[in-house]
Amino acid sequence: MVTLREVAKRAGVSIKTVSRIVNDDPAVRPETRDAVQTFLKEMNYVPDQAARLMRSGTSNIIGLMTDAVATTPYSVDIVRGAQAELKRGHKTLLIANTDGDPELEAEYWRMFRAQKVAAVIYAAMYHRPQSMGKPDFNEPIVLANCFSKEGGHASVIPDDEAGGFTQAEYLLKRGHRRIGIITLNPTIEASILRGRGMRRAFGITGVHYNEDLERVGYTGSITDEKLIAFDVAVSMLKSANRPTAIICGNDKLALQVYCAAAHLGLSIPADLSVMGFDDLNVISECVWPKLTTVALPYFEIGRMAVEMLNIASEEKPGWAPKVLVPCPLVERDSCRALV
Amino acid sequence: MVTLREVAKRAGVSIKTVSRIVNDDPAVRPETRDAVQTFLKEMNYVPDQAARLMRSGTSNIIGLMTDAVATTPYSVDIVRGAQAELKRGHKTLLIANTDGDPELEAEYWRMFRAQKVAAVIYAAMYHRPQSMGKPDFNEPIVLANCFSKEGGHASVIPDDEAGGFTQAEYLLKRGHRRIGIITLNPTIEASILRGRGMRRAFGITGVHYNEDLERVGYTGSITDEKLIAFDVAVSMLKSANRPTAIICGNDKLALQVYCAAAHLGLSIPADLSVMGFDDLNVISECVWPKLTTVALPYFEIGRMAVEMLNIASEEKPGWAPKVLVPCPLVERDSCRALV
DNA sequence: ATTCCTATTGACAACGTTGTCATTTGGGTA
DNA sequence: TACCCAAATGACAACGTTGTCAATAGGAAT
Repeated sequence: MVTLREVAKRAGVSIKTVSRIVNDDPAVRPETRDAVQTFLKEMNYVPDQAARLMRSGTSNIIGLMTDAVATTPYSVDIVRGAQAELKRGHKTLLIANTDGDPELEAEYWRMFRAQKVAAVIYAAMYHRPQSMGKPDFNEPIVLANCFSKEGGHASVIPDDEAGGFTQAEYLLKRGHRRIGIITLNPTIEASILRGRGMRRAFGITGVHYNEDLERVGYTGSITDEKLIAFDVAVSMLKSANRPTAIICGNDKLALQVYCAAAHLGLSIPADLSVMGFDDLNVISECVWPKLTTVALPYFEIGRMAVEMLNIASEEKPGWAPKVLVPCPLVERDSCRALV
Repeated sequence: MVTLREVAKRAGVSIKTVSRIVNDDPAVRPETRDAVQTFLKEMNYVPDQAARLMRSGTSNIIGLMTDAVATTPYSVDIVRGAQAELKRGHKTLLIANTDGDPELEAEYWRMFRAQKVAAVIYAAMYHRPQSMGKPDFNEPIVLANCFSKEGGHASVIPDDEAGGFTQAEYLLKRGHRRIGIITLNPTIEASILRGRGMRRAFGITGVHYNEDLERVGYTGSITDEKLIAFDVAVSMLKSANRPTAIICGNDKLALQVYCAAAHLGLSIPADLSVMGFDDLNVISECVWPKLTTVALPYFEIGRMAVEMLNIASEEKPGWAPKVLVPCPLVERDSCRALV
C-alpha cells in the first residue's frame, strides 16, 4: 500500500504537503502541486480510509439496515436509489440484511458503531421497527418505506393513500361502476391507506362504494401468507353481474386475476379490466396485455432517504418529518374505457 | 465513543490488559477478566474497526462488486447467500452497484482499496468482466454468476448445461415428443449451454431434436432486448400440429406463453405443458396453475462464493477453478404426463 | 531466606492520516 | 539595502488499537 510518506519521499517534499494536495488544499504552489500529482498518479496512491477515519472521527460509509431486500423483489431499487444519490458525496453503502431477525439486527447495530458509519437508512416492510432507538447510535437515522410509531426519526414512505385514489379514479373516470377490489392483508398500513384513497375517489365521483365486491387476496398471518386471489377472482367473476374491473393490492394479485380470467375464458381488457399496484416489471411488462398499474417508487424512496439524511445532520433531534413519495400511474393495456 | 483507555482507567488496569480481554487472550487472570468484562458491558464498549484495521492491515469487510442486482430481480439472493455465510466469520459486505458503468466500476475498485477490503466477490450477468485484473488489487477475488475468459480467478456459476438437460428430460420422460423451445438471446453463454443440455437429453432418449420448434423469445441487442415470446408462442400454437409442451429460457418467457395460451383458449396443462427457468417466485408461485421450472440457485451461488473466498486466500495465484452449482427442478402444476 | 521460573501485567511504539502551529521562502515596500 | 507580510511548507502530535518486549508478582524449589 502506497502511503503519503512514500510519495513525499519520492517527490522530495513533506508528508503534509502531499496530504494538502490530495485534499485539494489551495495553499500549495501550482508547480509543487503538479509535480507531486504526477507522483501520486504514477504510484497509484489511494488514501487509507481507516487512517483518515481514525483521525477525523466520521467515516464516509452510510449504513443500510434492511429486511426489505429479503422480502420484496425490486425493493433493491431502494438500494440503487440511495447509491445513486450517495455517489455524488463520495460516500458508500454498507448493507446489513437482517431477514427480520432481531438478534441479527442488534449485531448489525454494533457493527455500524464499530465501523463508525456516518448515518443509517433503516428500510423495512410492514412492521414498525421496535428495537429502534435502543441501540445507542447517535448519528442521523432516516427510515425508508416504513416509519416508527414512537416517532423521533424522519421517514420516507410511498403515498399509499394517493396511490389508492389513483387506482379507483382511473377506472371510475373510464366509466366503470362495478369495480371489484382484491386487497392486501387488511392489517397492513398500506392497505388501510389505499382503501381510504379509493373510498375518497368513489365519494368524489358520487359512486356507491360496494363493500360486497371487496375481498382479501391473502390468507394466513402476515409473515406466512398464502395467495388466494385466483379463487377469490374466480368466484367474483362467476357471479351473474360480475364486475367490469378489478383493482388489485399488488401485481401478484393482478397476475392471479389474469389467470382466473383465462380460466373462465374472459379476455382482458375486453371482458374485464385489471389494475395492479407496485409495477413489478417481471409481471407488468411480461403479461399480455401489459398491466396498467401504479408504481411503488422504490428508487425515489432510496434517493430521497439519502437527501433527508443530508438535511437531518443539520437539524435538531426532534426533527422527524414524514415525506410522502407519489406513486405514479403506469398506463398500459389492461384497462378499457366503457364509454 | 468508549475507548480501551477509558475502560482501563475505570477498571484500574492497563489498556493492554483490556485489549487482551476483548481479544480473548488466555493470558489474563480469570478474576481480572471477569472484573473488566463487567466494565466492558456496562460501558458498552465496541472496538473501533478503523484503529484495528490501521494496526493490523486487513479489514473484516468483503467487497461485492455487481451489476447483477441492478439487472435481475432475485439476484439479491446472491447477496443474501453471501451474507449468510459471512455472518459466521463476523465479516460484512460492502456492496458496490455499478449498473454496468465501467467508470463507476473503476471508482469502486479504488474505493475497495481505500477501505482495504479483505476480498472481493464479483457478480455480474451475461457479459464477461473485461476490466478485471486491471485494478491492482491483490486480495482474493471470486467471480459469482459469471467468469472471466482470461481466467485467473475462481468462479461460481450455475450449471446451465445440466439445467437445460433437466428441462428437456423431464418433459421427454413424460411422453412429450413435439416440444417447442423459446430461448434466451442465443449469444448468451447460458443459452448455449442449456441448448447443449437439451440436445443431450433428446439424444439419450432417442428423440429427434426438431430445430423448427426452436425460437428466440427476445429481439434487439442484449442490453436493450424486447420480449416477443407472446407472438412467438401464438404462432407456434396456432399451427396445425402444435407442440404439446414448451420449454422456456426463463420464467418471464413462460409467463408470456401462459398469456398466449389464454389468448388462444388453450388450458395449461391440459392442452399445453409449460416449463420455465429461474424460479422467480413472483411468477412461478403466482400464476395458475403454478409453474414447473428449474431454479437458478442464486442464494447458493452467493454462499459458495464466500466459501471459495475462504479457500482462495490459502491457494496459489494460479488457482482458478470453476464451481458449477446445480439448478434443481421445482415441480409444480404446469406440466402434464402424456402417457 | 534466597533464587528461579512462570503467569500476569504494563510501557511504548507503530500503523497513516490530518490539525495545529512554527518555520521558511519570496516578493513587495520603505 | 533592510524590512515586512503573506504565501508556502514542514515538524509534530494525536486518533485507538495491537505487537513487542520489559517489568512485576507470586509460588515453588533450593
